[in-house]
Amino acid sequence: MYDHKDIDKKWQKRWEDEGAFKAEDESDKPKYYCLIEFPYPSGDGLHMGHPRSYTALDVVARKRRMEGYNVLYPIGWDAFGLPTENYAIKTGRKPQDVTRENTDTFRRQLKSLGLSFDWSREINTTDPQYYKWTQWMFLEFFRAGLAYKKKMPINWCLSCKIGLANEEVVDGTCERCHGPVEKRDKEQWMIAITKYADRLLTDLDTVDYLPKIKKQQQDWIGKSEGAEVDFEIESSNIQHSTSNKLKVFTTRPDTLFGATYMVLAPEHELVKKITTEEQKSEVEKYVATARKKSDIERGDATKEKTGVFTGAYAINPASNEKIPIWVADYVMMGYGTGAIMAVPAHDERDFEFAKKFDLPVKPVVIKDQDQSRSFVMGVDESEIKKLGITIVEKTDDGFYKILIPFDRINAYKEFIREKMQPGFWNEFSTSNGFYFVFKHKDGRLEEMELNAETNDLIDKYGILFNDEAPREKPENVYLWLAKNSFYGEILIHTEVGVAINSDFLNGLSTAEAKDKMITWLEENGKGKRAINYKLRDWVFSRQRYWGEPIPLINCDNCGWVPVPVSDLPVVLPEVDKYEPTDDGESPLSTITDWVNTTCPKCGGPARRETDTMPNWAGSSWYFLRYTDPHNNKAFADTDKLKYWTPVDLYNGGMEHVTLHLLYSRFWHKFLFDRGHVPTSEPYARRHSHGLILAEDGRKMSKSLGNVVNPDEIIGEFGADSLRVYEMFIGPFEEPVPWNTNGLIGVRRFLDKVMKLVPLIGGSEPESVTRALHKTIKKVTEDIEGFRFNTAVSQMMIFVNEVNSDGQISEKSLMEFARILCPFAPHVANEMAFKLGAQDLLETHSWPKYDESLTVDDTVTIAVQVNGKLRATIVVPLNISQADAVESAMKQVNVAKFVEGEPKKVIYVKGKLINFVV
RNA sequence: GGCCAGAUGGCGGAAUUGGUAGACGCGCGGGACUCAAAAUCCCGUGGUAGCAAUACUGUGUGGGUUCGAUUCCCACUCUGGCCACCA
Repeated sequence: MYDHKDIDKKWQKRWEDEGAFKAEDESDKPKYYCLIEFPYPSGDGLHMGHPRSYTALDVVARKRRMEGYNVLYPIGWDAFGLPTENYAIKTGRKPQDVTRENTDTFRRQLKSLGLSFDWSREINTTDPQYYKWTQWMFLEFFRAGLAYKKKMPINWCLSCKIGLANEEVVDGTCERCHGPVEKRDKEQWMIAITKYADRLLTDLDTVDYLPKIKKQQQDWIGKSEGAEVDFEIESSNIQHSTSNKLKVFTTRPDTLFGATYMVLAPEHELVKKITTEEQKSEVEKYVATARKKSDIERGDATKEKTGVFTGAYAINPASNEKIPIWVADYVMMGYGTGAIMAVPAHDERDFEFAKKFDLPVKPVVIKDQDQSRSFVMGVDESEIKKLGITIVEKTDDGFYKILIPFDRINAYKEFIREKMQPGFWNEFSTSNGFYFVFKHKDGRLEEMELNAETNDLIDKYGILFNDEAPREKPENVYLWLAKNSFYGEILIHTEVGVAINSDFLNGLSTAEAKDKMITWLEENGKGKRAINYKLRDWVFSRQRYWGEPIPLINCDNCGWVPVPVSDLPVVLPEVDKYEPTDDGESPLSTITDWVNTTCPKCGGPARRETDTMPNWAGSSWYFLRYTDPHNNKAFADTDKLKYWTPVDLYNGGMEHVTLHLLYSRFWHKFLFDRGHVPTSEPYARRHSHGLILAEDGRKMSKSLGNVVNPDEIIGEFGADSLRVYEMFIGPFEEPVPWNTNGLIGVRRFLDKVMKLVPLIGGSEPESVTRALHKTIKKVTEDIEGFRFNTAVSQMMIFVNEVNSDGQISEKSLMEFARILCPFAPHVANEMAFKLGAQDLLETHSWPKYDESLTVDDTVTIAVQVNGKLRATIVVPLNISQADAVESAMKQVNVAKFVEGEPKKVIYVKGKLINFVV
């Protein structure tokens, strides 16, 4: 048992005294910038998730240093934010003081883990010397015209009387009081991130992110291509004029002839303008109700559609038909134009709505006539499954290929007969039979169309609808079934096909029809090609205290005027009460002597903006500040930025992959366009870690009482036990439950490591040498691949090997200490010290391995008979096939099963021999 | 509802250009040391049968391809995560 308390302290002191982890600004070495998402210093202190990410990158950083890189592995605090502010409201303490205490705790805890952060570069987003530059960057957005003010609906808690962030709305209620939340319009500062949507998407090709991370970014940006179409409006309430157009976005302009009504989102500005007198009260009632619904309620796609007719009509620009305009909350104001053309024949939501309100459904696309699956019948997936039929193929356009074992076809004949009844077919069907594919035993496929009248198939196979044996019995029967039906209601959810009922588009494929329609719209001035993104502009205002003040001044004469750079930072003034005011303004608005100021431009009386920034602001650029944290002339020196950026490796949680990562990339691209940073992407490589769950498999949380405290673990088992355990616990990207027993196992391993010291001698068995080289190789490769768990496992194997052999050379043990060092730096240094090392292990170089020593000179070969393992033989590495086979045949248990000459022998060098008999 | 990821002993997990399933760790059982316990060390440990050699069986379910499938293909079930009426 080593004394972790002494050892931890001893080496942490030496690292600090020797400045072992200081990154050099001027260096001939290649640079490596290694970054973890800086923590939010919450009052609860460090939780078990932090060390997982930090240790992993610490392992990489320490390895890189030993490999000769100049490594920057910095740390700081993302300290603005709601929890601290809420705590301040509750206790009446200053957020500044609370933050200082929390960061002190975090710093102490992180230091106790022996992480190789460069503490001299510590930053804090709430430091005025830091947020001075956040404010400066905001003004850059403002000057570039990307920051603008707009009325936005915000979440408003009726009982707390405050605006809530989306994250604070839980199940449609206020997170704090569980009271009702509604939408309220409020003027907000916005930043036009959508201007960068396309670049944020295409530049993903230039970075090395995990595929799932890229995917989430793409989905969040949500690009779709289509057309914007203008519809003329006719209403008894408004004058018909060219200015009264209803603009919609659609990805399917080819279905324009099928648009039989229009829908506006309840918040749409045209609702008031076009609603007729007769419909007015009903529409107003509906809009008011919709407003009270939370996003969650509205977003529930399973609930029944609701809506109200406005009394107004639009003219379908293609067909010139007069179609009704409705208001319904299934249309969202935030996407596209907040209005849609409804094509009920080809959109499920529109269809559902049309069914309920008895609106016309006009099919304009049918299946491609050239495909033999062109019949239409009413079968759906659940019906097929109920019969226990296997679906072997499902097409995008609603067809199922099913498999029926031939000898069971009678069981399904009733089903098939029913589906073949005349009367199913309709004018769009060109074929009134089924399309079978028979698969014969020899693999040959035979296709046949079964006609209800001719019953060719019955003729040919006899048994199909009676019980006689077939002349030639096929193995399986495949049958194409279509999900959609024309009987009852007309409905086709055909994704793509051929246009019908569409005048000049008739006969064109969907892709051709789209193009032709867009051209037609453009030629006739009725619309244009358009691209839409799900991504919305960034709501940048918070009516809160604990954030960076937005550095703008409102002057009656000059409008919004930036605070001059010389007056930055605009420091957060101290207030007595941190609650937002009754009207939802920031607490800052009550400090009149701060709010009232003079206009920097005209000198007249003016008022400061009292909104603050979201805490995504400070975290959007923090990695730039690390390159030059104490600069007071610029956010960072250009040369230093050139040397250090981009970040070579960035790790964080999946929960930040959409917002933070996207905001940060956008922010960086903007700075790049303004010439402030040398690269257009901030992070060259992005990885993510999985959560550490509680022992019960649930999330660790204070309210569940299942939190494990890192201080206690470090106190009892030492920093290295926690570090190695968190690396060993499971695959780095997966969530894994905490298990204190597992940690004890790791501690035993470290004790065993310390016990290797007395085993040193001048020589060692070859098995130890080979184990060492295998271990160096595996650990080297596993660190690069983020497979920390198997790297630790390999080191355990090595230690077990040395223990059982009882001897190791001093040189070998020293090499082992070096590869252990990134994982367990205290133990590794202590061991090296005991072996006589004067320097810190961190100054040593990363060991190399000899490839020839990573393989043994004998191999164990599996001997199988018909694929079943019957014996194993140990043979020299380079044994010939003939010798190996001969040796295998000699095995009693093999000979027993082979009996005579095998039909075939499969030999995989160094792996196995399989006798086929 | 969509997308993504996953399903392997009592538990965390290992192994995939298809080639000895269960590495490593935990737990458990047995033994040594001890007056005793803890710690430590040694042996065993997927299931069934057998004293054993060994046989059969086994990677969510059903099928397929293959000499051979945890790995590839098809269908399904379940779990986790993210998004959610995106026109």
